[in-house]
Amino acid sequence: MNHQSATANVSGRHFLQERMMLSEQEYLAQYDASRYASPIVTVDSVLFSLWQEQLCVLLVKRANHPQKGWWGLPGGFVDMQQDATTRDTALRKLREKTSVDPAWLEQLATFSGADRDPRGWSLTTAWYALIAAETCKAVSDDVSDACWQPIEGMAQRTDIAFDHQHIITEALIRLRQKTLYSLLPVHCLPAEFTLTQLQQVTELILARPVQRKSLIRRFEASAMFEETGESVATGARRAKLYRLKPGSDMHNFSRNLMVED
Amino acid sequence: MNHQSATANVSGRHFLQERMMLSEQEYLAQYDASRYASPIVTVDSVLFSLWQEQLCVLLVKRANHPQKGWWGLPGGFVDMQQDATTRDTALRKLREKTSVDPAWLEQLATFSGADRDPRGWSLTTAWYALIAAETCKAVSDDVSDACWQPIEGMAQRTDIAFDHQHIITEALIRLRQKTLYSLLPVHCLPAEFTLTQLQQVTELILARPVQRKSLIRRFEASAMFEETGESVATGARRAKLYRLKPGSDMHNFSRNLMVED
DNA sequence: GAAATAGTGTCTTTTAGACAGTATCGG
DNA sequence: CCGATACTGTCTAAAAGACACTATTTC
Repeated sequence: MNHQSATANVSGRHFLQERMMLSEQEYLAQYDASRYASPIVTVDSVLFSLWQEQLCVLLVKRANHPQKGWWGLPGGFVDMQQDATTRDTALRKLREKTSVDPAWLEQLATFSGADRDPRGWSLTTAWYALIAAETCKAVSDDVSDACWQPIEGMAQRTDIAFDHQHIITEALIRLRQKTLYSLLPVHCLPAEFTLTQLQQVTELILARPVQRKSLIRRFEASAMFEETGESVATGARRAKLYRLKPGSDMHNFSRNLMVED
Repeated sequence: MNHQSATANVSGRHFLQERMMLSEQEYLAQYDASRYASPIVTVDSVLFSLWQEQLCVLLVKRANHPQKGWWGLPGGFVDMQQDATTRDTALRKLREKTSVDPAWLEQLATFSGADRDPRGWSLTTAWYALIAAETCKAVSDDVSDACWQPIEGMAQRTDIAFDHQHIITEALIRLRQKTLYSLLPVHCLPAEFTLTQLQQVTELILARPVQRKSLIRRFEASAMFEETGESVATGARRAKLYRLKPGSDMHNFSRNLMVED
């Protein structure tokens, strides 16, 4: 085997490599994602708030097909130009409806399947969020396509699009679970709030009374809040106002409030 | 206005409806999902088990681009023909590697973004699973592309594809959290197991000792298990064997084992 | 001062932590 | 009988439940 044939051999191998063993860069240069069939990808959010003394979610009357005219969760397609992640998609869609960012936004789960959307095999990454209803004027004031609808009776409704009823149920389960071991419900309240308000949201979320004393003990132990110095008169003795300490994370307790039924 | 013109009017309106106000059926008939650009959709699983006295995850040497030769999670594209949901995709991909279904499989979260896969804007629904390593022969016996790799040191590795290191970290956080308030670790054990084995998995997952007495109290309180009647000799006094009671769900305790650091 | 709402004190209950004590086995 | 592993008893500790009590405000 002379030098010439060895070189030929090497370049022959190199040629093979180009055909059968592409480099990473070559592979990526020729890759075209649009050649492959792929599910319909959307993002939906379950936005909770307190509205008219009730725990509500924000629903939107669907302006377009499919399921035009039905009530659905605020959401839509990922915009690969605008959105860095599906979290951005969720925030963008919520901002369109409320004109502000929610105080809390966390991923719930991804729901998928061939039957959940009549357009075909689809997948939605669902988020759940909390906001103080009074901070988003757009929703509460306008005669709009988006409005707060009570959680109570939600499971019996027949005018909810896709599997959004199921997603709302799962979001409520998650919100209730978190309420048992954190003070998450504060994010349904305005920036300054009283302990009584916190107790009320907590009771509305859990749909049962909670011991005020237990709540106060947790409130103090969390070290998440500070007095504003102000107080409000809600009938009799004035109630102290509290706010979130800047930069404090949600505290998780190591045991649940009340044992589940 | 005679009968003739009224009819013309109606069919004129109907024509308008076809152009501007499609019915749901008409809309669906003309809908073509493939016209819209959409993210790359995959499913990945973090399969945990006990192997050689260590908590391990199943990693697969990537046979194809991108990131060929790197270690990644078992997973892949959704097959819209075969898979009813992404759960089926996860199970199918795990079965290919282990030839059995995991004892536990639960959705972790969905990770998305423009940068996590070099092919473009992508989204993966990640699951985490538990299995007894001894039940899946294919993995442990063969010189295969899939093998158990210890969790310890995983965060320092530089040979893990995509954001799979991050996904593994999140899965471990979730597994540890669940271990604090349930007996989930039993699903890393064979169908019949001793309390000492359960204690060992629990300690490996949490990376710290647990009070055997606390574990036994929970074991009994859960009512999830029954004695097999058999026992095994592991050196000295024989240890009783237990199995999951058929049809029993995972019990969640209302407080955590040990307070987090 | 009565009524109402806000907030505190304190005893009980539940369940984990700690660890000493007993049981069963092989040698 | 010794050592080792499996299992139990029981006291302590932490935090929630229950509820009576005090404080502040309006009328």
